[in-house]
Amino acid sequence: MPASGATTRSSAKRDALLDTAEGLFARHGYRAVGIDTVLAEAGVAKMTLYKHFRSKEELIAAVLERRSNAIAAGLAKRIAAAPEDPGTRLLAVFDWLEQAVRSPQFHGCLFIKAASEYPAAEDLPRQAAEAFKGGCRDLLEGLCRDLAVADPEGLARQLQLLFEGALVVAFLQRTPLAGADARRAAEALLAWAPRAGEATGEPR
Amino acid sequence: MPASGATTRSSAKRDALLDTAEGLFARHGYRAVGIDTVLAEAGVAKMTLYKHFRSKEELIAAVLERRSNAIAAGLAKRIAAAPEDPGTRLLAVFDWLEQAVRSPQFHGCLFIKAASEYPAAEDLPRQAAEAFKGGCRDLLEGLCRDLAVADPEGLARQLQLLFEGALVVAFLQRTPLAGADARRAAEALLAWAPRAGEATGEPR
DNA sequence: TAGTGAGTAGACAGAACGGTCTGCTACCTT
DNA sequence: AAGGTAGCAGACCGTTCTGTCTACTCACTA
Repeated sequence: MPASGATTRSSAKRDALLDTAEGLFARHGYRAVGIDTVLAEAGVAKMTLYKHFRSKEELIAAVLERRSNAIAAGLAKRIAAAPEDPGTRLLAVFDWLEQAVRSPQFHGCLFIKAASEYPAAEDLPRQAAEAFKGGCRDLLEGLCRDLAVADPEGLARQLQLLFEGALVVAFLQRTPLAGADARRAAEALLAWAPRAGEATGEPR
Repeated sequence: MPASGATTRSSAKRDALLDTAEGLFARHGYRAVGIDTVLAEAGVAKMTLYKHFRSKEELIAAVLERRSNAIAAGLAKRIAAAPEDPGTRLLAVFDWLEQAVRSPQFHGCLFIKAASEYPAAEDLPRQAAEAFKGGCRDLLEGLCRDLAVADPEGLARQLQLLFEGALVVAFLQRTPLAGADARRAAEALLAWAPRAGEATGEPR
């Protein structure tokens, strides 16, 4: 065995499993895809799967965990590449969104679907989804705080509605238009949002 | 047999099946609930189910169809009860939304979940979901057209993002806050939207 | 009163499910 | 050369799934 000692992390087979599972789950759903299908497409033996994951639910959770990290990295990169202006940085999130829903690999949000299929509070996929979406809200909240608006938390929650809505509409209507629509709406909300210190209520 | 001659429409057992199925599907998901579970809770024999519906997928489609009609009726009633003012009538949709996600019976949007679990274009549940969400967009579009804005279709699409986003966030975050947030954001988009005849771009 | 249609219970088929187990190979390190 | 480890194939278990079938019971009505 090379370098690493942990038995569970970073194996070629494990990665193949995660890759294949992610693709199949994204296209067909979680419960619709059996373990045997994943194994056949990944070219991996059943015992190998159960050496790396205790159950199908744990495999799903691992897929979501990995995807969550990848998305966080992609978003962070895009934000870092944006100019200093806080408004532009915030809109970079929606640029990322637009590109994400336009990709041919996009088949709806893995996390929303996971929570739909495993809705109980004790289900691992639901917990992963909740954590991820909570992280998205926190990210938006942080960006909004740099924005000198009166109610950054409220604005962040509104922006998240656009974000999630675009994911759903792009999936359901099969139109990538939703990405651009969300961006424009986000600009509008930003423009309309009361600045800090201003009186609440209709700003001009 | 009383009055009606059709064998498929309006039977007490059929309604019991739809009621039970809707509740179970909403709480646990479609594939997670077997027909035997539905039958047991509804107190109906298996053959009766298959006399009314050709398959489980058709049962799901019938549930969605009925729910779609109920929602359309609820929305129409709320809009009809609103004052003449087009803006207020449009916001009535978000009033309905707020009340819907606050209800204890709310467990996420049945249609989004259906499309998640049966994502293929030929699947009946997905078709029902697409039709329903298309109808929602058309409804919003009609209301936006009464509004004398420059781009009613675009505004309607933006509002739908808020609508779907609120459904998702309310489900995932288990917070009814999303309803009120969506309504406030909708007001903002309305206020910000360029009026017909005005030059496009930043108003004022 | 005879017949018809809706509904029932429950057995059944056939497949797919998640998960376990045994034994085997191949490789790498000591 | 020995031993440990990762992975393999594939049989296997019990359960659950959708959907079919038979044989029976009501209630109503012509």
